[in-house]
Amino acid sequence: MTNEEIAAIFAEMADIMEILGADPFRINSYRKVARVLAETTEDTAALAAAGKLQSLPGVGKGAAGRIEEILKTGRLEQHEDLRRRVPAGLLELLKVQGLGPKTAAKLWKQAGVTSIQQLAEALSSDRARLEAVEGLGAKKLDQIAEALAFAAGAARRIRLDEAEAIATRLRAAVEASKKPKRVVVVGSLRRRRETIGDIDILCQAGQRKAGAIIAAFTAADAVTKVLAKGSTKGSVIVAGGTQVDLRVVPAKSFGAAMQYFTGSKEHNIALREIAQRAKLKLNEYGLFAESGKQVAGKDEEGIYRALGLTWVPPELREDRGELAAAADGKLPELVRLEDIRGDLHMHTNASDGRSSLEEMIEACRAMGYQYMAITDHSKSQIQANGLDEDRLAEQVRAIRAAAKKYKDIVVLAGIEVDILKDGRLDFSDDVLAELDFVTASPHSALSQRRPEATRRLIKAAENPHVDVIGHPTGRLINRRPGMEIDIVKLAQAAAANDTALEINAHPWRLDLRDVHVRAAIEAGAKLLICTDAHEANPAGDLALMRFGVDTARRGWATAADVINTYPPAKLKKWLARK
DNA sequence: GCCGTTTTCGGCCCGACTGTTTTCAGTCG
Repeated sequence: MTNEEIAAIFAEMADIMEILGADPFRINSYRKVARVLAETTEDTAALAAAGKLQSLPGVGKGAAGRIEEILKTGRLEQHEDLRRRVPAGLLELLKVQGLGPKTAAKLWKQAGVTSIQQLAEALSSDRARLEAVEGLGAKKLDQIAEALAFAAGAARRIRLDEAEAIATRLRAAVEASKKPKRVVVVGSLRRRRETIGDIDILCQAGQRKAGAIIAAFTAADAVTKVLAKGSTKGSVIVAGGTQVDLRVVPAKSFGAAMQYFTGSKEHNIALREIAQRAKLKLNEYGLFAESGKQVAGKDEEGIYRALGLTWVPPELREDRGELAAAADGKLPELVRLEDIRGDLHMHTNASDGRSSLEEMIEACRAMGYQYMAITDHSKSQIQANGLDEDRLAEQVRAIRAAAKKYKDIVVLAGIEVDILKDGRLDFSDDVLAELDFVTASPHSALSQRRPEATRRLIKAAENPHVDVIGHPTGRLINRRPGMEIDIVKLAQAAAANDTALEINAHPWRLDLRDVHVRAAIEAGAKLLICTDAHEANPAGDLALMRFGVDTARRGWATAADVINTYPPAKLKKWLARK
């Protein structure tokens, strides 16, 4: 039973209890357990065995007992009881926008609707039955019908890079309109989450200009549908179905609005609880004393400061312990893009890259890097034109010859060697020993289960020639889940063998992901952030480095945790460690 | 059901929007 599966049980119990009208605070505590379990990288079974389940935030005696029952028997009596009390299809109704647990319960009890399909049928052929339900009128039913139609073609969460591209265009439209004082992207995009649901933009301007700014926003090229166009808020849908909201706020509230709209919701709730304990009230307009006097709100720093906290970088605002750390002044100094001194994962046209060796070197010099590694694919990667031993030897000679020409950049001869299904590598140790740098990555058999997958990667990490495990899970965001791994065990093995773990910066991958990064650091492992570039374009693949840094920051990584922030001499020493 | 810089009992974030309601309930973020 995985943490996610256990989390899903708690989340479903919360949904059912909500329909049944249970105590909202109790429901909330189940939701919190679900969230904490879904996010933790700890091995729940190990925690249970050690009697330490209650060390997880939000997990008390009751939840611990439930988790133990699930681990022991694979099921939870209370969960099954709850499921028997509501029709199975009813839970699906909760996914419809604008339709919540109260309405779902009334649809069931007063109109006999127990599934999305029945709801759709009644909407088209028997609206009178639905209008008889208390609290449902014609307008509300229209709204639900529209939500049902929209859900069919709804946009999933989009990747960070896709969201960034949309935000850049709309932001430009806002900036070009009435020259507002400030325009910032907020929401999960500012927190640099790996996927984005909708995009939020915040703009500072006076009442007088707000209307024109919002008009320019809703008239932007990318817009396909305008949802709202008021005096302080505009809301649109762009091609692809993603929603973008713009809010215009005055200077005195700008910091409070930034804080509020950056989220996460969980972070904001925890922050407002801190405010409440200090007899203050925090909302999107500012931080206020009981008298109503504004204490802070012009800028974010002021709000955190007034609450006795250091400013929290947006990437950390997920209610994962950042507020306790901010109260103690113990937030990490996060790694920055400027700290990165080289890229150690890239391909050339010798395998599946699009540029030559020389072009890649020139591009890395243009990036200002002090070192780089060429890491083409190994022979198993037939579809990627992977190198066999002879072609590799030839490439190593070419890299060594090219490297001599440059005094300003160190060019390492490397490989991205396949980690085979059983953890063996695609080249012998003798071949790997000839190279300056070895990334070992899984590319196939990515549906392995957690124990085998973890053993496989650990075996590769134990190989004395391997410097880093590349994109350890092999996931592709929105396309394939990749392998589920025990990150703590892998990171411990990596630390013990002086092998680093990669944060693959490609926005399709971001692998390791944020919670993995944090667990890896806590287990003592070192990281490398690399782009996996396939072209020699400083504004293209090589510039994807920023997404990897974002993910590292979300995992609480400092520059000291990341090998490719090292100066060249220190990197050289690291390469010679084994 | 959880939790503790007022607390082991009595709290538990805050506001906007919408529709239905004639003063508020439900949903959302």
